[in-house]
Amino acid sequence: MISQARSHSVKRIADSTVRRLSAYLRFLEESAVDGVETISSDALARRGGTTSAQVRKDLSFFGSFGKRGLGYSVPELTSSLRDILGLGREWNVIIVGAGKIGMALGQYEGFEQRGFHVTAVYDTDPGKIGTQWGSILVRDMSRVEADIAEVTPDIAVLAVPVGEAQDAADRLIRAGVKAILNFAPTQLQVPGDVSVRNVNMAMELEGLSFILSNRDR
Amino acid sequence: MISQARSHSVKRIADSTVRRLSAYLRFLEESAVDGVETISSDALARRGGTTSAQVRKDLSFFGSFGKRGLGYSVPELTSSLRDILGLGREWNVIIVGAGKIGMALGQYEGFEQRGFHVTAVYDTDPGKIGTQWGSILVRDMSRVEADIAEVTPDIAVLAVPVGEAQDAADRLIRAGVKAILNFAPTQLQVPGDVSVRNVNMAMELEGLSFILSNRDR
DNA sequence: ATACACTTGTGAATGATTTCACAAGCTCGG
DNA sequence: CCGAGCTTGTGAAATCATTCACAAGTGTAT
Repeated sequence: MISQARSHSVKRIADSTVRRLSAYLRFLEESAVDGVETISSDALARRGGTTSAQVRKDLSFFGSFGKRGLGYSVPELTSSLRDILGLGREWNVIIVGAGKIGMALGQYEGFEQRGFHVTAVYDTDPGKIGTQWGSILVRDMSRVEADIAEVTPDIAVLAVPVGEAQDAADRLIRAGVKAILNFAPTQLQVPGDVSVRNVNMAMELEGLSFILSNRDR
Repeated sequence: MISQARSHSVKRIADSTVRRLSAYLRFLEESAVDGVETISSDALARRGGTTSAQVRKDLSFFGSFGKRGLGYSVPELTSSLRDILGLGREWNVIIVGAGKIGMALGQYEGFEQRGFHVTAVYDTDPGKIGTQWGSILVRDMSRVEADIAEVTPDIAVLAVPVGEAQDAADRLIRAGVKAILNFAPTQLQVPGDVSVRNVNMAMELEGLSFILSNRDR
């Protein structure tokens, strides 16, 4: 048994580490398709844009998964990483906001593939409620509390206009949601036991704008 | 004159700093709408989920913008931040990939509002080429090099399927693109003079999954 | 059975970022 | 004009993250 994920003590794991673990997992999955059986920290690093020491350090927080002289078994490390990232189960996800982004997300296959099951999409617009997009039915936002009381979703994806984002978040949190993926370009105010991740395209573009503006000084 | 953006020496500015500057700018714009004239680092911090010392340190890399005892002038700091972030001009953006995400992005008003002008959308699918979505016409990807030779876009947004992302990036880079906003869930391999920002929804969900799985140990 | 080439796991060192803490500057009221 | 009350700007300290460097395993070839 090489795998021993989570037997380690609980130092707080940095966000950057978790992101890299995701990246390693993706690359491992690609490698498995190509029939690779074993992979070194160096190969993993090159592909992920980091260093081999970083890869080994990241993994060392959770256990020891490799064989000296040889590297890591692709299927074993894949399985360990899934386990570490909590992907060993299905997560229920609701999407709030059936605009362009909400609907694009609802139909994105990548979610289901990784165990994120979209159980419902909500909107307040009567013109949208009841419409079907692929396999997804848009439900009335006024029902969201009642629905959540029955089956609490693990994660809520917020894809509403910026002006409605805080209100929507407050409702979801009051109803018991503990994790939000926020697409609205605003910093949500949430209690400490609620986790938020932001996806903010304007901010990313501004980051590029900054880099381009400051390239050469 | 309080504003003195960019007169400072050029320590490398951390990515995290730039993201926070974006957040401050957004909040300043909201405050201006509410008629606020002056704001303290503490108010800025509370709203942005950071500390007042962090706000002041972030700004101090670029100059000194406040008045002791009073805080920052909202319009002056807004203008300074715009300047720092390189938002004093229009940036030309092309979108590559006219799938759901590409089209949602193309129609997102937030881009134009902040000076990111979408000049073209490209796809390889003959069924999509020539179609019009709002004001945006989908063009033939095979023309992209010729178009770029005429007017180099400042930023390319990559919204193609993961299997095509690296090839598309290579083409764009060969044609002279120096900044890419990548929505494909893959780590692009690019030369050192090309800047890439990644937006990866699966990775964000996995980050939440990790947090939810490790909450209580 | 041994030597060799390779790769991990991890303390220690370095580097980067955040927080602390406080002098200095500004405004306002009297 | 002076003192009280705020708030900035910034070195120094503390914390956090990455890189270095190497002992300790592992597989392979002879």
